[in-house]
Amino acid sequence: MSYKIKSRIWIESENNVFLGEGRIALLKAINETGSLSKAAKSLKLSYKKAWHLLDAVNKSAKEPVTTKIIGGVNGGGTKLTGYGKSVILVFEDINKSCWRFLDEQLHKFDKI
Amino acid sequence: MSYKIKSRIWIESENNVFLGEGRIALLKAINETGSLSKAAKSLKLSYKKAWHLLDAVNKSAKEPVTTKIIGGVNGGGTKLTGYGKSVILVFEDINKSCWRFLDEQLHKFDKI
DNA sequence: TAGCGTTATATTTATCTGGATATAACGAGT
DNA sequence: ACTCGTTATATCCAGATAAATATAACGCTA
Repeated sequence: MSYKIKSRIWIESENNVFLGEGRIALLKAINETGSLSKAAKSLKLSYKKAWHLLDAVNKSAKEPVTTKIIGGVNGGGTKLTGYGKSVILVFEDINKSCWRFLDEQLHKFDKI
Repeated sequence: MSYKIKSRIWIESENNVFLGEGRIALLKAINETGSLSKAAKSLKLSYKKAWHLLDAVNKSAKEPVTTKIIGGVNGGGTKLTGYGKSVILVFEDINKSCWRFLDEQLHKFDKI
């Protein structure tokens, strides 16, 4: 049985975490459901945790990642900005590239 | 202020974690001090935690990473095997390569 | 044979994270 | 006015994680 290599990447801004895999999953769920509470349910995390995550994302982002409406039709909701949609694509692109890179590096263990 | 990209990599064997940054730090400290207890102190972790980490490393490694002596001169001690010294070098090599790779990838965020 | 500093392990105690719960503001539609 | 489903926030409690403590075997040395 051969070794496997795993990784987690994340983006920081001013020493605060901006994006990680969990935050990206949350943004994607928001994009699919149109609300933070529905996104939290779909990911089986508490609203509290989801809210804190999104709050941290928006506080560390260079531009707003989401827009929100409180009250009104269906109680309101949360949507991604264009910037928010873009950061998902870039993060996932870099993450997949990293996986490929590391899989290539793993052979170095076989030479020991 | 620009974004920064961070990463953690780890090696798994049979779905158990074999090596990660913390375990590599422990192996290096063992190599420098000659004992698990001294290594734990130098890293400011409890002996218990250090012991469990090393136990997990040796249980998932293809070959033993350390040898130990209980009792005797100075009470005994723990040393790295040749394989143990090698995995440190390979892990750190891959880890640094990964950092360089990710730093190159980060520019993709600037284009958004 | 007593002492020492290891490795090894169990048990108890403390800390910390996260979940559950409750509450309020909001604003369009009925 | 009232309802509804949001966002937003505080508080309490439990489970999990980690630290602290205790105990024992080991084998060289004095």
